[in-house]
Amino acid sequence: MAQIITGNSDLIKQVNRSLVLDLIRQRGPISKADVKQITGLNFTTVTNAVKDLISQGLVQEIGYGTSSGGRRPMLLTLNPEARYVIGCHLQSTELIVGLYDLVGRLLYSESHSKLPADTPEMVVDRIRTGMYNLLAKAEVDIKKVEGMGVAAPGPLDAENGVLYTPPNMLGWHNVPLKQMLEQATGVPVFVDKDGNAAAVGEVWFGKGKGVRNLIFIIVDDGIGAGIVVHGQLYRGSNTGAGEIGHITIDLDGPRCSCGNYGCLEAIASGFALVRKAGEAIRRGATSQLTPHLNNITLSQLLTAADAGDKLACDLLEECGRLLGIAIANVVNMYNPELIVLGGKLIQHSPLVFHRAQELAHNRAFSVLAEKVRIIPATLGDKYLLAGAAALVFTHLFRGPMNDLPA
Amino acid sequence: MAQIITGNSDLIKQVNRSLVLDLIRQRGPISKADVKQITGLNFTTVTNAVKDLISQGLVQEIGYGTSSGGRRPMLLTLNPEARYVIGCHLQSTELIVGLYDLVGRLLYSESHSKLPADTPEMVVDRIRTGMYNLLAKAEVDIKKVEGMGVAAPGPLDAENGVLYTPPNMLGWHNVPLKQMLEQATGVPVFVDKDGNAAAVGEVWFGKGKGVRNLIFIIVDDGIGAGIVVHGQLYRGSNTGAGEIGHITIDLDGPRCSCGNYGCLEAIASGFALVRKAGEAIRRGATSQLTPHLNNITLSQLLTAADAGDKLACDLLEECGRLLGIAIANVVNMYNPELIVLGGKLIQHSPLVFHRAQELAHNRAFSVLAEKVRIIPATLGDKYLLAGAAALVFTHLFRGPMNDLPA
DNA sequence: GCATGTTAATATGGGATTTAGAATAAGTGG
DNA sequence: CCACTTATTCTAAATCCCATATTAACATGC
Repeated sequence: MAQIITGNSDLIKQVNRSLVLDLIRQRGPISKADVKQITGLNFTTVTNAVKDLISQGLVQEIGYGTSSGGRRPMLLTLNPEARYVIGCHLQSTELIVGLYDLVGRLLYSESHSKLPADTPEMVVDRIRTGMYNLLAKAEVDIKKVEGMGVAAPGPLDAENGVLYTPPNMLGWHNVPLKQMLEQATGVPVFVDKDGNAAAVGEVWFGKGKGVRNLIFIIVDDGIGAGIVVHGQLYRGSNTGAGEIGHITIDLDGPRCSCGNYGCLEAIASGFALVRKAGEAIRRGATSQLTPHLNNITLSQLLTAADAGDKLACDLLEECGRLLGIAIANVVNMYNPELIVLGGKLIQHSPLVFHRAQELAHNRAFSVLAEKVRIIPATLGDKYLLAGAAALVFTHLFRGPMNDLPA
Repeated sequence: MAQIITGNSDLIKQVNRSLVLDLIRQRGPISKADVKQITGLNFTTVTNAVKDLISQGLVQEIGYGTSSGGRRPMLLTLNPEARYVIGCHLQSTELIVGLYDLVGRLLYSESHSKLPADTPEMVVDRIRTGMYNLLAKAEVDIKKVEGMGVAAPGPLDAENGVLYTPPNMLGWHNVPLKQMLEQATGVPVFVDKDGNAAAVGEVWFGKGKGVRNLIFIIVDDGIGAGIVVHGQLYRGSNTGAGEIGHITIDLDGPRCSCGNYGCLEAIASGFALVRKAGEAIRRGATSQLTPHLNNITLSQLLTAADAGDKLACDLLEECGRLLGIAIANVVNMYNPELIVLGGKLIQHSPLVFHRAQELAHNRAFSVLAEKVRIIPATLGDKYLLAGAAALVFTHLFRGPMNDLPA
């Protein structure tokens, strides 16, 4: 039994406070009368809850609304400046820190270059100074920072915020990032893998609002996913759910870095495309990538495709096809309402997206395929930074009973 | 927002009552003092809750325990005869009805033959009379029946208890089974697909006790699964989660009944094995199945394998291998703590199970493969009947906050 | 401009439940 | 027989919600 929650007046209070707070957050300017109407709570209860929330600074009265035949209602909204949230997107070569207000607006962000050889201590220090820079710029007191969310490359232990062996970070093994950052900054830190952050971000700020079953698939150098079921982030038993890069699509496919054969990541990821391009050229294919044969990059490949390079286009199309089949598998297993695709390959190549979408719809079990929507990520290039921030919002707004996005 | 739960004294009461009830259920004979200790509730609260539960007949005092240095504790248990539950396993050719007491013991069961051409009305009537037979035999008043759980073949709508188009049931389309049965019997009915029932049964009565993330895979004529995540049954957006029979394993595989190519069900199900056996014999393979060429059954194939028939053994081994690869995919996507395999192929062929187990462990992403346990079903041949009953137990024992199996 | 009705918000008293702490009951061990 | 421990019951106080009455502010029609 994870955590026994007993019923007492405190629980009631928490339940109702968070219910009211979340309603004010979601339904924008709203009167107490409407809150009473929607929740079914007694007016006195609503009044007391709102009084509490106002005294905590979370909610503010913004003036009277229009009358509908009687006394004008006092409208309530979230106070955007009541609390702030730090988002942090950690990659092997870049580090972005952003400051969000309570309604999820990005106020400032800073990008720091990062070398694979940088130590955890150096990175933590850079995040700390980045955070203080942002706070200074926005003139925000650190006391108003509700927490920091970190989107990091997996595999990791989300509960304890420990990075196991992030790719391309030399010497990083079992780094207790959460603990280090909390010590360095003094604010609560929530670490999760990038796929999960992206999923939560989409549910919180994007087209996933109100969606209870959603999967976010990141197609980048590698392939990973974040999964939301029953309106909550699903991490599996060891933060390993969503390793869709390593599902077998092709029984006789090439060997993958994980040791198996025919994994999705081995045939449809950014890395795989680059490898395939090199192989094709060596086999004699003509392509504008030929001069770069020994160090083709994904960006070059995408650029070549934009310019109509046949090899690049074929590779992307095939990538989309394989992705589509994998997505069909995901649909058959999870029967989600929404699948969101993100990552460099999706963002820069409509071809990949459309092919994947088409094949997923064709190949998934028809009843399920009809219902699922498959869309590209809606939060632009900072989707992982927003997702990192959303990790904190989830904790801030969740009560014992209201089931919230992720 | 699905259902707004507000906090009031009634919620408190429900939370604590169900917490105490569930504790008594799980920890067997237990004293109020221990309940207080474990839950952290006040003694008065525990006393009142227990008083309520006793007056409802759900809990009974069974005498004093041994002293540990002070007054002897009065021990509490569930009253097995307080309520009863009907389980019903519906298949195209057979119908089993069983009567379970509150602690999950099967008191009586009846098997009825069923023809594919039987109408829903006939089946409902047979279930009704079956139920009354059982109640008469056990001398149980129908008022004590908490509900009926039905494990049925998918696809179906579990919420409304509607069977869409169950295989091999002629003329069954959108049958509102829940509604029909509730009208016929007067007790609450919970319909779910067989995979889900099996999963819940395993969590409730089998090796899945206390497991929060589990997947039950049924390998029979077809292949399906039931999924438990966060300790709750996961049905997906349209009761379609767990259609693992239709995930693509082999890009260039044979056509499946669903219209795609290389689905697991098309290459590793009972139906597929029978088809493959016929094909192999026609191609000239020698086998003791040859005389039955035009109507080979799965049982014959399994018997042949037991007798050492090379073709049958090879087919089963290949089946296990393919299953193992599919299971590895499931592990990579769900990262469950436990995978349970059931169904005719698993129950009758250790070869299939062991091969599948081995390959799944070899092919899944290593971090996840190390943690997952893969075991055969533990509830014998009535696992689906038990699962059907468990569907009701879930409703009976779940409170607003205690997260229970399924 | 005033009476009437409507909507929003506040104030008051009552009820349900938990909690804390004292009191009681029933043991153990020396 | 006494000191100590454990289990249980009893009583009073606290907290929170709810129902109802009341006040406040506005719209509308005459």
